[in-house]
Amino acid sequence: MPAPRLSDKRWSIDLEKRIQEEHFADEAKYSARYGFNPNSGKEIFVIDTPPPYPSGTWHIGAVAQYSMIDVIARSQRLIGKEVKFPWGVDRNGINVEFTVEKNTGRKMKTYDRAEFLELCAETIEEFTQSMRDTARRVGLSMDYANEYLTDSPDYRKVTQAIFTELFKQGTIVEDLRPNIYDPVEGTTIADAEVQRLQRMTRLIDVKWQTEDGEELIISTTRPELICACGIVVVHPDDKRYQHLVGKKAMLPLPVDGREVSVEIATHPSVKSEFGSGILMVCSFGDQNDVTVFRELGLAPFQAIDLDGCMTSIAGPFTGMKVKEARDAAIEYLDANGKIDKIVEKEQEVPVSERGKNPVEIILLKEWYVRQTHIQDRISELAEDIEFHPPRNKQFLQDWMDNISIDWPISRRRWYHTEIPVWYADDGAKIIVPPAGIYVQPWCQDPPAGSEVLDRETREILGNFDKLKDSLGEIIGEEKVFDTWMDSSNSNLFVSGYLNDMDTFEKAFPTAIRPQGKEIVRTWLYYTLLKSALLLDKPGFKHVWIDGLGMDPWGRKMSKSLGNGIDADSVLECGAGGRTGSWRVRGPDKSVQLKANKIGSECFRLWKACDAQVGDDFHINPEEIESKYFGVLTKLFNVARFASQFDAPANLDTTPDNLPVEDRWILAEFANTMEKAENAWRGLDIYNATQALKTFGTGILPSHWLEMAKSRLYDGDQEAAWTVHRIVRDFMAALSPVCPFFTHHISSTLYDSSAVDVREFPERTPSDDELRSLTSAIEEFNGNTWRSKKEQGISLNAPVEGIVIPDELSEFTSILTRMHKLE
RNA sequence: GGGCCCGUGGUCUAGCGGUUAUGACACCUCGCUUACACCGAGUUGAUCGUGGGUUCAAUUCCCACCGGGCCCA
Repeated sequence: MPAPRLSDKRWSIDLEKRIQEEHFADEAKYSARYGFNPNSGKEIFVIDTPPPYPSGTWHIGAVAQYSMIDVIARSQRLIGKEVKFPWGVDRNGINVEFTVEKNTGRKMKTYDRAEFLELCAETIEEFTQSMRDTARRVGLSMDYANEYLTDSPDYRKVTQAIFTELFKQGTIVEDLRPNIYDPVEGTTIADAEVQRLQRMTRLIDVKWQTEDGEELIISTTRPELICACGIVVVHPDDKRYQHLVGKKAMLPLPVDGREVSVEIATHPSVKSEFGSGILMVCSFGDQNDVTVFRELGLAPFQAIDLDGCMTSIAGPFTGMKVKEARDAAIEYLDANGKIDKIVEKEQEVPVSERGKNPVEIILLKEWYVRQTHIQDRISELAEDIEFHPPRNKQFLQDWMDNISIDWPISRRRWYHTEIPVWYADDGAKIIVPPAGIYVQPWCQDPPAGSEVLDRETREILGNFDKLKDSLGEIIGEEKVFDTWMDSSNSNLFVSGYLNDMDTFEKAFPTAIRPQGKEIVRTWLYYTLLKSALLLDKPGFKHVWIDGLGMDPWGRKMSKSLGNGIDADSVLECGAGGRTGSWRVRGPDKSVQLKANKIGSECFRLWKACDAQVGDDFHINPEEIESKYFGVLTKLFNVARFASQFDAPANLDTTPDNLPVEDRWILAEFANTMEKAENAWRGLDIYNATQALKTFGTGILPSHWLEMAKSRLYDGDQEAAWTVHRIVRDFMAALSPVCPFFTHHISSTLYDSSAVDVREFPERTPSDDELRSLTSAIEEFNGNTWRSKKEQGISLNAPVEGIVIPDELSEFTSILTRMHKLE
């Protein structure tokens, strides 16, 4: 037997790692292979890769999602597109600030700002490195040489330029409004960042009195806010209290610098069955209070300051933290006989997603992106976007239907992009930098070329360089942007906005936004908002929303459930003879999962085959191995078998004397390749991979290879041509899913790599009549094998009495030879 | 409370109005056959969550319910 050119006996994780190392080692070669050339003349396909946020470990579900984004990138290259697959890292944000605070045991605001930023930059860089490694390990064919970081001047200057443009346009405004505020972290947060937690709270029934002495019971969980009470309301249909409407209620706590009584009015938002059915409305206990104040045109009180302490209107409670003030207020009310009863009750408390601190709603001057006016237009623009799967568009629509307030974008934190403005001494003028320069107003003066604008009307008053001396002392803005303000530019940035407008013209709307469904209301929504405001265009041609990686029982993986599986352990499973084992807490008991070998190729194949886009997927290493490693083994061995026969030089020209069985399998192969190509064009990973897997592990080895074997051993050139043509093209078609596997096989056998194919392989000759015989062939082979089995003879033993059906008469000689029919 | 998704052989999964309801893994039986024993071949195994409805026809469409999950309030 001639030696196979594939020398390894089987596919292994060590082999996989060897190929990977070699693949990434030569940077020039890597860039030539996967880099982006906007001037190639090919159709540009820009992928707005989600820039991961570096935090110790990368969730295996996310790694699986990224591997599918890579499949999209590779399959688009395969069908001839010029793909830009950028590698970006999202590094702005409160998370790294928390990490530094935790590591050093010091709160951010006790640091010098520059010193703190330095610590954040160091910390985030450490985390970033491990993500770069994992990205390569799972085979992501990204443009690492042109890595972008959202905390770099290059990226931040784009965010700042977009801000300035929207400000001039009037869609970004500065205003004093009630804001959701985290007093512990000292920053405003957006609606999308609020979470609700169940907590035990005291519900206090406080005795109030009208000015003429009638007693009212009002239930509240926030008695410290009585000083900010603007009105007392009852439901308009509540018969019990109609006589009170129009009267005044005396505040049951002492206050300072404000009226001691408030009006009693009606409002439809009151729930009559809750407590006594009378509600005090304070600025601001919750979102409903905000609504009532706005609707009734009441002037809000500032009861809580930026440190989370009571302001002077709280009288005796001034300066106390909210929680202390609450205790003191209860004590005071109790001492004065103004408490009817106190009930401990479970209640949902709004907290900040990042810090888990109870949030307050307070009046603050902040920056906002106006968004309520443009919802209809975004919906209209979104009609031109193709969603994969279509149903996941609903997540976006649901969120948009619920938007009622503008997006507050300013934050009182540090490791974020700075808001690029300065204020003139008189407070009436504002200075903005020219586009293309990253500025830090908290420590820098406005750069040359800045403009001076009227703070209210945004009218351009002139060039800063000329007006400089008339502006008095210039104060830099200290606030920064919400991180989504940065990340929602990612598609603009990667498509070349501001940096390469020629490419941008060709590349926008960005070809595809792949992402998880959990950030539709933030990342996707804010990006579409930006595209609509800035360019009045849809941000994308395709939006690809994948499901989430779940534990083997279909539950979300989380630290608290103890059901997490680490990505690296799966990718390294089988390397150097080590096996993988995972202790995972199930719904009933802990389960020990074990696997011997997985690696990136098997992992990717599993994700591609096992879950349709958009479906949540269960991650069970045992299952990944048992269902998919065998597929790789099978395909590897088909190729290894082929590799012992020399490949004819002219694989692109079909010989004209092919026997019927070769024409038959080539027709079947053509059909498989057509399915695969159509699926790749339609971004349908599942069906492309399924078609290839079915052919490559089924009909090809089981039926055709068995027929062709003896011819191959006889040195038959047509059989060699057929098997090599199929193996070569098959590897190209599968290369998006298993790049290293197919690269190894194709470069060993054909001296050219499957991952370099930039045009989907030409179809082999098709023949519907021959294809119609496929089931007959399968049935005949099956029957023959069964018959041998029933006779107790081995499959390669001669057999008598088998009759080939008429429809397969063309195959008589090959079937006779294959089964040794006598 | 609202939205979305999912309940198909032991396990996972395909199906998207008419199929002998895919396929994989596991089980069982047989076979060391010049690619593959980490293999091959052949069996066994499903009232398609429950109850209604639409239809000549329902796993597939509609409604209700039950169960699981995710997101949001």
